[in-house]
Amino acid sequence: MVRCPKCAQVGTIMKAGYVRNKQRYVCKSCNYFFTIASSEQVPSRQKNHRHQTTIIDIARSTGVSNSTVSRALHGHADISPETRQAVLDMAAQLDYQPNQLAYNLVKSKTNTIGMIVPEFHNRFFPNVIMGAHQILTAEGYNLTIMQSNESFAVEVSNTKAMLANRIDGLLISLTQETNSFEHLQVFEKRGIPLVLFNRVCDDVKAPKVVVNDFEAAFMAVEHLILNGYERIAHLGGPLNLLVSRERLRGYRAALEKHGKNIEEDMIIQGMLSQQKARIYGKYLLELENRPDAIFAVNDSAAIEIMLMAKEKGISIPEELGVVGFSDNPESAYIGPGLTTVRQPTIEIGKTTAQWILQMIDADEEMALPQERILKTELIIRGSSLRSGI
Amino acid sequence: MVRCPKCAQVGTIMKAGYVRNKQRYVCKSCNYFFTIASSEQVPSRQKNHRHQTTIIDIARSTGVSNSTVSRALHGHADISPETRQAVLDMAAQLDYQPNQLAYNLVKSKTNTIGMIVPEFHNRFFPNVIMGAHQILTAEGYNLTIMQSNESFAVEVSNTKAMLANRIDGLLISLTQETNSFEHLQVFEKRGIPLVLFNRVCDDVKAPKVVVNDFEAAFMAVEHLILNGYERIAHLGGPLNLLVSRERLRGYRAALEKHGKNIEEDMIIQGMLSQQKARIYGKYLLELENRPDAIFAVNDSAAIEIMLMAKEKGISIPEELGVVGFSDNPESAYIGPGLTTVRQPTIEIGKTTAQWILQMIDADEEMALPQERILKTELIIRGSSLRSGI
DNA sequence: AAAAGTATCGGTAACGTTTGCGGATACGTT
DNA sequence: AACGTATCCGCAAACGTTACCGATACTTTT
Repeated sequence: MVRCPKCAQVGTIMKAGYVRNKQRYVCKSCNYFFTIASSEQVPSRQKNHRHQTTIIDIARSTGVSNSTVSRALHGHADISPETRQAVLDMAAQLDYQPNQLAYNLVKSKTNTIGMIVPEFHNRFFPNVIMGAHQILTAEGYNLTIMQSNESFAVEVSNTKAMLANRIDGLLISLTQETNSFEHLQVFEKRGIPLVLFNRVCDDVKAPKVVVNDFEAAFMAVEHLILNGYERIAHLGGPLNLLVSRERLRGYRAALEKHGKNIEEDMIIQGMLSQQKARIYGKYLLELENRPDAIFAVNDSAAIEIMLMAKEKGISIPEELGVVGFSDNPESAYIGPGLTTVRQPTIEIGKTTAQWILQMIDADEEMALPQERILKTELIIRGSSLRSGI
Repeated sequence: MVRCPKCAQVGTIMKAGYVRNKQRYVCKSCNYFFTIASSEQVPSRQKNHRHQTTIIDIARSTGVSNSTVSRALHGHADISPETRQAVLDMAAQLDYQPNQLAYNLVKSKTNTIGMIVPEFHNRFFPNVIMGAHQILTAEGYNLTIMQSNESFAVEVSNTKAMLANRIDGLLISLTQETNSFEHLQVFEKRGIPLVLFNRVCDDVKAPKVVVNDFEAAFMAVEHLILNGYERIAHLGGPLNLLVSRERLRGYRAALEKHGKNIEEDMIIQGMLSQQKARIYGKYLLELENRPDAIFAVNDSAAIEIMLMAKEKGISIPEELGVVGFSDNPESAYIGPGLTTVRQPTIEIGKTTAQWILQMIDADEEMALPQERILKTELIIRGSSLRSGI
C-alpha cells in the first residue's frame, strides 16, 4: 500500500498518468502529485495518432538513457564506440528521423534563412534566389521563401511569420508600396540579422546589396545620346523605391552633362505592371512632340513599347531608340535586340547570403551597416543603334 | 551562513547559477550541488543572449497564469473580456511574438508545405511555385522551397531535411537522375501527404499532376507532318523521366499514324543542359541525311538549334522546321517565332497545392492515389510554317 | 596504498507552448 | 439554508531535444 508523502494518508492514492516512463500518482485527499519508481510494466508508448520514433524509443530499446542516445547520434566523445554503434544500429532499425522542431526549440536556432521577394514574374528574383540558395545550402542552412506579391500588407504579415518561425536571418526586397518600416525595425531591435537587397530603403539600419543604378542609368542614357538621339523620355518606376530614384537621377545627370533640355512631361514614374506600361507607352508615343528615344525602367516595359511602336509603324531604332533594364532572356531574341542593362542577379543572391552568414557568425555587431554596390553591364543591341550615324 | 547538506561543512558554499529562478549552490569541499529556497531577490529573467518575450513574461506582468495568457491570446471562451483585454494590451506592450517552434512541437504540425524542384533556370518551376504559393498562403500555410539542382543526392538530403522539419506535406518534381525511390516511400510509410508533379514516377504510391505529354507531342509532330516536313528528328530528355518517355511515345505514334519511317539515329535522348543541346544539335544538323524538322523536348534546346541553324545558313522554316516545348518567354520574340507547347504552369502549381490540402484535411486515406492530367496548348508560330505549302 | 585522473553514462532542467482537469468563486434556484 | 450551475482561472503534463552536473568504475600517479 502506498502512503502519501505529504499528508501521510493511506488508501487515497490513485494513478495519474505516466511521467518519464514512471508511474505518477496523486493523493485524492491532499491532491498532492508524486512519482514512485516502481517495477510495474509501463504500457507501450502509443501516441493518439501515429508515433514517430524518438530518441526515447531508441533509449528504451537499447537500454541506455536519452542523453547517451543524443550524444551517440552526434558523435560525442563521451560515448564508447560499442554503445555508439548499438545506438546507431537501433536508430536505423527503428527508422529514426530527428525532430528538428525540438532541436530548434532547445537551441533557439533554426538554421533557416528567410527570404521575402515581391514577385516571381521576371527572371530577376528567381535568379537571386538561386544565388543565395547556393551559398546557404553549402553552409548547411535552409532557405524559406515568401512572396509579398507587391503588397505591403502581405509583406508585414510575412515578416511576422518569419519572426514567429524564429528564422536566423532575413533577406528582403521591398514591395512597391512599402513606405513604412516598423516591421523591419523590429529585426534590428531583436538583433536578428537582416539584409536588404535590390529594393532597399534608408530608414532601416541594415546592410544593403544593390547595383550601381545611378551609373547604369547614366551610361544607358549617355549611350542613347552618343547614338544621336535628342529627346529621350524616361519610363520609370515608383519613386518610393530607391532603385527608381537612382535610375531617374542617372537619367537626369546624363542629360545635364550633355547639355540636353530635361522635359518633365517626358518623365513618367509609376507602377511597373504590364498594363501600366502599355498606358504610359501609349501616352509617350502619342505625344505631340514625340520623343525619339525611351529609357525604360525594366525590359518588360521596354518590350511593351517596342511592340506598340511596331503597331504604330514607328521603326526601331531609326525613329525610336529603346533601352531597357535587367536583360530578360526574351530581350536577346526580340528583333531588333533590346539594348539593356544586365544585372548580376546570381551575384546579388550570393552576396546577400554571404553577408547574412557573416552577421550570424559575428555575435557582436562590430561592423556597422554598410552598402555593397555590384556592377552592372550595358548590353548593346540593335534597339539603340541608329543606322544613320 | 549556509551549511552543506552533505558534508555539513560551513564556509565552502558558493553560488552556482540559477535553476527555476532559485539560487543554486555548490559546496567547494565535497562538490555537492543543491538548491535553497531563499527569499533572495532573483535577478530578472535574462537569457544568456537576448530574451524574446514569452507567454510567461506576459503572465508575470499581468498577474495571471500562463494558461490564461495562452487562452486569452487565442480567444478561448473561458477567459473574461477584461482579463483578455489586459493580456492583449500587455502582449502589445511587451512586443510579444509567438514562438511557432514551441507551438509546432506541442501540436506536432507545422502548417508548412515543402516543395522540392530540380532547377530554377527555366520559367517552368518558378511559375509552378507561384501557383502553389497562391493557394497555400490563402489557406494559411507556409511554403518552404528546396532545390535539388538535378542531383539525386541533394534530393535525398532535401527529403530528409523536410522530414526532420516535420512539414505537413511535400510537393516534389524529381531530378533527371532519380531512379531509386526509397526516400519517397518513407512519406507513404509515415502517412505524410505527398504529391508528385511534372517529373513523376510510377514507383511511389502518391497522386501525380502532369500534363498530357503524349498528346502534346503527338500534336506537335503531327503539326510538322501536316506542314510538309518529311524526316522529323527528336531531341528528347533522359528516358528515366516519364515526361521524356511520354513525349517520345507521342512522337513515335504521330509518325506511325502518318506512315512515316522511324529512323532511330534521328532520335536522341539525353540530359537537358544547354551544352548537351548544342552537341546533340550539331550532330543532327551535320547528319549526312539531315532531318528537315526537329521536335525538341524543351524550348531552350529548340532555340539552341535555331541559332545553330542560322550559323550554318540553314533557313527556318524552309529548310528546317522546329518545334519546342514549354513556351518560354523568349520563344515568342525570337525570329521566326518558335512553335511550342504551352504548359499550364500556374495551374499545375495550384492543382498540386489543392490536392495536398485535401490530403491533409482527409485524415483517413479514403481516396486512392490518382493522376490529374492537365491540358496543354500548341502555340503555332513561324518556325514550323513552311512557306512552300 | 591512497589519491587523483579518465572514460562512460544517467538524471533532469530547460526551451515555450497547449490543454485536460479540477478548484474557486458567484449567482440563481429550490 | 442548502444545493446546483455557470464562469473564470490555475496546475502541471506533454511535445522531443540538448547540456550541465554528478556518479560510478577503472586506471594511473604519487
